[in-house]
Amino acid sequence: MAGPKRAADDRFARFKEHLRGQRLKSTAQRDTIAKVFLETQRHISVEELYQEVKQRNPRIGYATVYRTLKLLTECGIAAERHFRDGEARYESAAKRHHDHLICEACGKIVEFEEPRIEVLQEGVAKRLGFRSTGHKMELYGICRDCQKVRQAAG
Amino acid sequence: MAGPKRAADDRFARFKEHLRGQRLKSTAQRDTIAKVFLETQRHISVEELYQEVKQRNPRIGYATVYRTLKLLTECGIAAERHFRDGEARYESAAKRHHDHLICEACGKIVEFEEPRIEVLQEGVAKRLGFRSTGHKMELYGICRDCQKVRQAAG
DNA sequence: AGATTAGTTGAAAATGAGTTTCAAAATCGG
DNA sequence: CCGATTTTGAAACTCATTTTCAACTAATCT
Repeated sequence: MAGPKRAADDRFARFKEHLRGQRLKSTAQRDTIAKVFLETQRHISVEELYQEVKQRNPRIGYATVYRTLKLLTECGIAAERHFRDGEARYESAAKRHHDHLICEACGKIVEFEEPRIEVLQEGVAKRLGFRSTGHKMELYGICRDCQKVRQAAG
Repeated sequence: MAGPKRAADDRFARFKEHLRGQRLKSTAQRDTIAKVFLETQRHISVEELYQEVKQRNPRIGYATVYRTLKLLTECGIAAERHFRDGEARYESAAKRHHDHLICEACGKIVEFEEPRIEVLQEGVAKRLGFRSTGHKMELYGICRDCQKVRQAAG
């Protein structure tokens, strides 16, 4: 198996190349932040990433985490998302296009693909005279686990 | 014809009832803000509403506009929307369910309904074990007018 | 109508996510 | 190792929105 570890290594190398290509410097802080980001599978918030990064190097500041996430986004490794809670979350950009389904009770984020929706979205844009450039779609609901909890509590 | 004026009157009355029902007070400020909001058809931002309100009563403060929009939202007359530009916009909640298509060049906001998308969204939620509670969908693109401008400029 | 009570107002301060500033520190090409 | 250039962390700053608070006003009571 290729494994997620290998994939993370590849992307880390891509990050380093991006830095070199832009004549930016490789620093211990950037390396740490990028590695921690690449190890997580979650839709991680800046605060969460900052907390994890601090465990490896408590001297890294909040601003550096923001700056490095921006770099990771620029070179196509991270993708910024904005859900309802107001703070940006970052996910791996190495995935195929997908949208999100979010549990309003526990915050769980599930990814899904539904090409039939995409087709209809394109149709709507075209009908209204728009050249489509993208979309944002989030479904909200209560996940199976939280439905159970509610029943148990009720 | 019933006309949009009559509809606005009805909703204004509903607002006043809501205030009475909650033992809140009717004030000249609230009346002005509600009326200005009800007269506009746009997806209006707080800043825009504040500017229009100021023309009728320059002593009304920003905070009161925010507070009154919250009241209008609570009683189901206004609906809060968050598009990409970062500031909240409010639209009339009296409309049927719809989603938005937004021009990335000029900011124009077009409403649309596409029940076939809604059906597919419900299907996605159900398949993944969620009880659906809502969704957020925005399509982004370049509108016909802005496509022309680009051609002319290019 | 006047007094009382409780909600409301506007200005300014506070908040919270995110960005910028700046002096000190670190990187990297030579 | 030098030195030009970039980066860092802390603190200051944005920007949208919310909260605070003393003065004010609407609704209620007499």
